[in-house]
Amino acid sequence: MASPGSPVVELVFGRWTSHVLWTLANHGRMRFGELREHISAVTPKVLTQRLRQLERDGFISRAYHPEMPPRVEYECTPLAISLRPIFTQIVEWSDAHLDDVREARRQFDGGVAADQL
Amino acid sequence: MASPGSPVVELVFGRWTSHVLWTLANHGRMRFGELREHISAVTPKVLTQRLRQLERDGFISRAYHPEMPPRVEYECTPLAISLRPIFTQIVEWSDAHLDDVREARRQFDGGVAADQL
DNA sequence: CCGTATCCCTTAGGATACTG
DNA sequence: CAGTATCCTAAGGGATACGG
Repeated sequence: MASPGSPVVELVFGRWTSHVLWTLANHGRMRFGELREHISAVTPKVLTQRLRQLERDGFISRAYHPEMPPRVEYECTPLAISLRPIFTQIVEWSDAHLDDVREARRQFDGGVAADQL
Repeated sequence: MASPGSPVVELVFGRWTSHVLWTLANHGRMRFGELREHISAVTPKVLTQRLRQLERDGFISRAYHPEMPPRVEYECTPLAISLRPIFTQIVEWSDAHLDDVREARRQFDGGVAADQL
């Protein structure tokens, strides 16, 4: 039986990765600038890195339109779409159990200090 | 709707984390040394860090037996068990689509170079 | 046996500025 | 507009050795 320490975690749950995928999945085709706005606080360098990686791994497609000014659009491939059940389940788990984590921390920390998730 | 850029990713899919959780879920109660063996290549320092974090977040419990030599046992809490559907789905996705990723890379890289996942 | 204590070092990622 | 090019830092790990 494979382990969830499997490559998938690295492929999909690296920094920014799931965020990009989720955004693209919900908005459909998006331009570079749009992604930047939606994924607040990501710098263009890092966003580009993640986009290239996701493209290489087959999760997104990149369409370059040689106009002036240039226009580039990114879109989820079917492979990325196939991740949806996983994302959905993660969101459901969050809604159901995130408070439990907060409470566990409060207990562990001695009931006092902060609990920034 | 929450995003999978949500805290869950950090909680569960950090380095080693899912691996530890998965191992504990499958073997039940385990000692520190057993975990070290099963999670090959993790150093005691880092393993301890992850175990503490998981304990703080309520995913595992730690039982210290003051014997000689000392014995410590870790175990999944119900909260960790509740992650199972997610892990299961990840494993299923791996089996179904990991080859697609490999193929996508081959394409992207020009059909030649390696494809270490 | 189950960790801590140090030290070191890579490397991902941020800030900033610039170009086709 | 959509990225590159550079520089920089800080933080997470790894190796190693020791302690209760």
